[in-house]
Amino acid sequence: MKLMVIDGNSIVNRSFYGVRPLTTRDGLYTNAVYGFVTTMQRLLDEEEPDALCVTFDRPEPTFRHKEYEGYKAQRKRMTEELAQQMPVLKEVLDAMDIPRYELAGYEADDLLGTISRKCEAAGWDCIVVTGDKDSLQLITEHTKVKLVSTRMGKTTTKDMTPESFQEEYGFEPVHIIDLKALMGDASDNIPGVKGVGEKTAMALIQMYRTVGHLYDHMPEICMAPETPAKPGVVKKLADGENDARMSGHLATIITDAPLEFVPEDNLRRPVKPELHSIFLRLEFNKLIEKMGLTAAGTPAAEKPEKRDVTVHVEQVTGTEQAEKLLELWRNAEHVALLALENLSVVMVDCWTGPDTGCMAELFFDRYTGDWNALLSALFSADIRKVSHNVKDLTRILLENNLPAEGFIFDTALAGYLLDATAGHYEIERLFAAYFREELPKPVFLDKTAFSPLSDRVQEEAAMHSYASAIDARYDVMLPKLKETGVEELYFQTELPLCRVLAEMELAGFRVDAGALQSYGEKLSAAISALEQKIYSYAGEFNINSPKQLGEVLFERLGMPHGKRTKTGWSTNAEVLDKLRGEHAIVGDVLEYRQYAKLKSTYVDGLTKVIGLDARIRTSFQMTVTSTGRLSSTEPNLQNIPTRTELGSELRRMFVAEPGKVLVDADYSQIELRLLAHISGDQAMQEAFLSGEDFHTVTASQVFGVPVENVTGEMRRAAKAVNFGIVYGISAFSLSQDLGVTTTDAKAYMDAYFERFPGVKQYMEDVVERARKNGYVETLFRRRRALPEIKASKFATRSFGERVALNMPIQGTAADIIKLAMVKVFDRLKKEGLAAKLIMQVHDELIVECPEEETERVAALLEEEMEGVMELSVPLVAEAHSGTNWLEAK
DNA sequence: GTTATCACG
DNA sequence: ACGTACGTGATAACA
Repeated sequence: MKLMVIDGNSIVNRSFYGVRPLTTRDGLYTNAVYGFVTTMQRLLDEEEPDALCVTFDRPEPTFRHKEYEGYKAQRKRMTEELAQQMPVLKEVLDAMDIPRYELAGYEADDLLGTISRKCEAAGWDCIVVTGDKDSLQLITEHTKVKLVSTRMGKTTTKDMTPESFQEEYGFEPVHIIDLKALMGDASDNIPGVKGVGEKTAMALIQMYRTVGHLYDHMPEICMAPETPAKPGVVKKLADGENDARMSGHLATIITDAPLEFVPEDNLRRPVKPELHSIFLRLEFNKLIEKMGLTAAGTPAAEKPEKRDVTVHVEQVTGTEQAEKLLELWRNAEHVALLALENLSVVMVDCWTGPDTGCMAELFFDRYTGDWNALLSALFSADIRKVSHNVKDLTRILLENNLPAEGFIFDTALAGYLLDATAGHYEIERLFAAYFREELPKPVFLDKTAFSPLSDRVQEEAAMHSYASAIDARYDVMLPKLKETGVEELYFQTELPLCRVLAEMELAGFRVDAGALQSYGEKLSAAISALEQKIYSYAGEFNINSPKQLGEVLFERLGMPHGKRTKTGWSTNAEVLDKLRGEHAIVGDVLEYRQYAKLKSTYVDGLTKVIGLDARIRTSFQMTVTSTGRLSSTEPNLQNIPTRTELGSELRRMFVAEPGKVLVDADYSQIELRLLAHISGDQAMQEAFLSGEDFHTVTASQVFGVPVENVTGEMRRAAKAVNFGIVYGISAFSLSQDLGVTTTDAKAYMDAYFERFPGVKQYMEDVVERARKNGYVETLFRRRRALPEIKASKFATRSFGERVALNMPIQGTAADIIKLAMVKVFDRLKKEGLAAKLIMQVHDELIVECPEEETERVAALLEEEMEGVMELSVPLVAEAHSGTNWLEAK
């Protein structure tokens, strides 16, 4: 067994002076901590010790001060920039679960000495990491010293063993003490013998070994023919005998400090989840990535067992070879697969025995047979494939008229289900996160052999091959999905959804480009007119610049400013709306803003991405949101305007193909229905069962009036509270939303909770549970880690509480519609309909179908959407049809 | 690359 | 007293 002990003070000092100054945005110095951590990581990679600990000086004067006044007394005090990093470093080490040792009256190197001896006594090897040459005296057969030096951000290390020491110094390590006794050490305030420097001291020690021996034999020494002690030196030695003996004492590292130390206590352990938030605070983003840290905590280190694996690598060039491989793959339990460069490179790896694997590299331009036939066979259902980002691969396959069957696992998707807040799920990162080590760069790929390919491709291919050959991610993630309870969600919903989404993306949404263009022209005209009008009030400026607009409104025109932003006065719609009465310019700016938004984001943005077939194809992101929802990008088709009449005109441009119609089905109040179900609140469930408008019923309950006497104002208030509850309400925000005082808002909430006590109870319970578990989950057990809920900062903790309230509801709704999509997709196929699912907007699905299928599709949509699960209130979906999106909604 | 704004559920 | 809904993505300005 091997233990590494780090001289904390020495390494942190070297890091501080060796790494360029780094600070966080709010001015906290971090370079020493950063340097320390990166150095430590490097050493760990290099040495792979079984155990690790760090020692620190205690600032108290040591007993040795008394013996030698001034010893280290004038050692430079730590500068403030370094001193402020010490507590941070200790916090980091604690979060990494690395023991640290300090002992009043002892310095770091005394602890190094003690620890190294205790290791030896326990039969362990010890590696001492320091930048301080004093520690070289600790070298033995079982203790080596790693000397670290950092220059210009580059860290170099030198291993010192008895052999290498002997070679460099010409005497045994223990005599470092004697060397220092003679030559002294300015940085440690060891005086040594005046007038004796490094050269002389080295020569003397090489010859006489110890100070004691030197002085015992002074007369002979002086006479010896080869002596380095020239007459002058003899005098100096004689004068300095006391100094020398004292210095020797000072230079001797204590090896029996009263430290309780058992090597086993320092065995390496997984880092704690806190490390992620600490690194975030320190802005160590690269390290977070490298170490695979996530908010949910780094999964327990599961180093794949190191075993000898024989991997057979082959490039597939001919049909005979391909046939053999296909047979191999069909018989394998599964293969791991990565496709690159638009299917021109495919890596397929599988096990052929317990310790043997086969990695096949398929290159389009190296295959002499029918490439498409090969891919068709590979992507058939009879070869079970584990891959990464199955949805994207499926889309590419379908685009090329190839089958896309037999995907049994998607590592990116699994990563997302295991931690939806991680943000990224690249192969490298997952590898780091699940094995806490970097993906090794494989050596078997000859770069020149793949010259037509980019470096990135080679790298990815190589990495994938390596990762999949050890078959690591699948093996580790599958049991974790089971542990987390999301196995069913994963296999019944998420994985099948890949195919559904791929086909939706591929289908696209037809757009009436002509109508869009003339709509854009109208907007342009309106924009120019408003621009002129605005300039006539205030002169020319860039209306799109919040900064310039703020200057115009609040300085030049002297209007009262509302809220501030980080950079100036806010000019958002909420603020401007209140200023409408102040000046005619305000209304014009608001109108300008609205038009400009529609023009730039929608008309121009969408026009750019209309395909040759008049269709727009979005990408659905499956691994982005923290709640389980999908998102839509390039373009985002989930935020096409609807709330204003002018904006909703855009939906008229989203059309069905000639002869076809759009059937649009959406869930009615799905989130509030889920709230009623999950909270179990009787009154709220009855409100839904009554069949009346839900907001009106709640208003009637809260205000204590019959349904028919509910005013518009009352309904509006009740609606705001209803939504507020789902979002994790606060009286302040509700008051903002409703434009009433916080007192009134509070009164609404109290009345609400009195009428719906189950909701109140739920809100308390879910937060409590989140605190206890550190996560929240949906009805389908989709999980979101919630470290924020334990934060000491009020704002962070409050956020955590709101998320705890919202995620189970928003997330369950997401689970439900995803499952509905899979069912709708299967039904449409099974019933042989030409209808195609083309869009999802969180609680809404859009199908495009031939006119004659309209009724069947509408019924099918409602049936499947409502039938996803049974709630204690009806789950209602309503379908409408039309030739464009506006009409169908 | 970050910030402010605004579009959606 | 704290600072204020939850979840997204695109654009333009500005550093």
